[in-house]
Amino acid sequence: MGVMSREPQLTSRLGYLFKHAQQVLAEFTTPALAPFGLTGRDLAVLIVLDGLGPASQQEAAHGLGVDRTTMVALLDGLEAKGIVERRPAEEDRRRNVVQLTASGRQTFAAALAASDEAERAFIGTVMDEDRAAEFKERLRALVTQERARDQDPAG
Amino acid sequence: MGVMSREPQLTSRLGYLFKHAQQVLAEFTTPALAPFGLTGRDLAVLIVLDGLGPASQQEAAHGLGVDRTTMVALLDGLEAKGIVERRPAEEDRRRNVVQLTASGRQTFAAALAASDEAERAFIGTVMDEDRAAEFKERLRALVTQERARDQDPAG
DNA sequence: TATTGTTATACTCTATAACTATA
DNA sequence: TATAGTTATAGAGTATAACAATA
Repeated sequence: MGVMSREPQLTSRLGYLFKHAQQVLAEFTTPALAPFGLTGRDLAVLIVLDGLGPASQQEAAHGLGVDRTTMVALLDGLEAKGIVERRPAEEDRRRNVVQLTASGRQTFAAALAASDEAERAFIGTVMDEDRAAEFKERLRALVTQERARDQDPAG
Repeated sequence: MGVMSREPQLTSRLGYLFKHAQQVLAEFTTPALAPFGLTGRDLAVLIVLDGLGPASQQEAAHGLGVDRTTMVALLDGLEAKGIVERRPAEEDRRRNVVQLTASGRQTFAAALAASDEAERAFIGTVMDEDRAAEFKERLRALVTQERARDQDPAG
């Protein structure tokens, strides 16, 4: 549904703004990822796996911040697409070692670049690069509830 | 679940940041609204109703940006708490006129104030008021995909 | 006994389709 | 016929509980 004639008191509240920022961002990233057969959730899983290297499903789930039961279906989909592979860990056969396949790494790199470009398109028409960096830093600080470190030239 | 040791590549992406900004904000607003028996969703409905004045359920649904079938249960809850009332519209008995009750208006005012204070607590330890206003303006601009009008002294 | 992956189940949120009463 | 509210149903997304294999 569009955003026409929403109540102004509502549209100025932080909860509304965060929710709809997510939705509008998705309007940029979803079509950018579609050619790779990936969703934003898929890409998040791949970012986690790429950061971890070979890992168990439990570790992947923790890295993404979801339950291990939720990770099962996410990996089922990525495995069916040939992007990740699972095999029993030799030293503990209860575990699966999960990692990107060779072609999965290529798909991931291209999809990540496309998603980055979509994020830049989302933010680029609204503010310049300095302000975008400042905005993102303040957003990061809000999520961690740390004090924002704006204007730090040594990043 | 907490946020411990999430993958850094993931936690710097906009999608992740918006999602978790919502979650952390909710950690402030949810307990602030609980004494009034209201959720953030309830408060959003009340903000819409307050802005519209007496309105049909369809108009309320449109103002909130949900389907009319979704509005039914939201109003069921608020009506059971005595915060809103529904009555058939005299000039068209297919419609319900929905409005806040007298005590509902008091609850709403107090809950809105509590939610506002929770938002200030969420943002206040992270940045000063000027930066918070700047941040909110950029967030608003991202949602509407307009150019941000920062530093405009005439608001 | 405890842990990993899996499955079954349930819960939340939301939408579409169908029903009712009115118009 | 069309519309407002309602109900039934379904889908996405997630979690908890229970199960099989392994430790």
